[in-house]
Amino acid sequence: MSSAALFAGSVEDVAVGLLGWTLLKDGVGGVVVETEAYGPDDPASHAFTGRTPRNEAMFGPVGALYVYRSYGLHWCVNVVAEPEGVGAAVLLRALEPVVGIAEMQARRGQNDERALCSGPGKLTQALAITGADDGAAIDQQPFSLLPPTAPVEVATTPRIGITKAVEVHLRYVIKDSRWASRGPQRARP
DNA sequence: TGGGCGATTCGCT
DNA sequence: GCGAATCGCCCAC
Repeated sequence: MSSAALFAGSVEDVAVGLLGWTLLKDGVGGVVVETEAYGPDDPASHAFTGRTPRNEAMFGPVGALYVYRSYGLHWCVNVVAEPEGVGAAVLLRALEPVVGIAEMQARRGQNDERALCSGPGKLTQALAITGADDGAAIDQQPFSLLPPTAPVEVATTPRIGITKAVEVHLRYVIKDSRWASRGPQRARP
């Protein structure tokens, strides 16, 4: 699959389709194993209440990154997944560390490979993604996106950490991946 | 113009 | 398992 084909579908298609791709920044990164979809009419989406300076990048072209600060101290990265102006994106929640593991360990201050990229705030720290990357294209320097080498099996679950629209299954994980941020079947109470 | 809150993580109990 | 850290944005006064 080409990256053009990857981004051709709906935001949910893109969230599923991104699983198995390898994301690198400056040659450091790994395989996407966990995503969440945030659609245009989704009360849990940052774009739901309209266009603001913070979420401006969410309305950019397909494949652009939307980076925002979470809880005042972590960065979270999304990929815009609907045409310009729509306002829909896929949150990257976890990677399997593959390339530049020593670099990621140094940035994370943490040697346990399971703890390097198993969460949205962790993977941005491991790849050194910050607000400075807001609006950047996922397939242009310093970023690169490489297609999967093998088909992946996908499991769906409710999204994590949100308070609205908690019931819909818009979180996607590679089945039985040991690199996801939580157990694949875990549901919110 | 100010207070509340969030797509989280980590350390301590 | 729980609570603190920490700050930009947004909506209600």
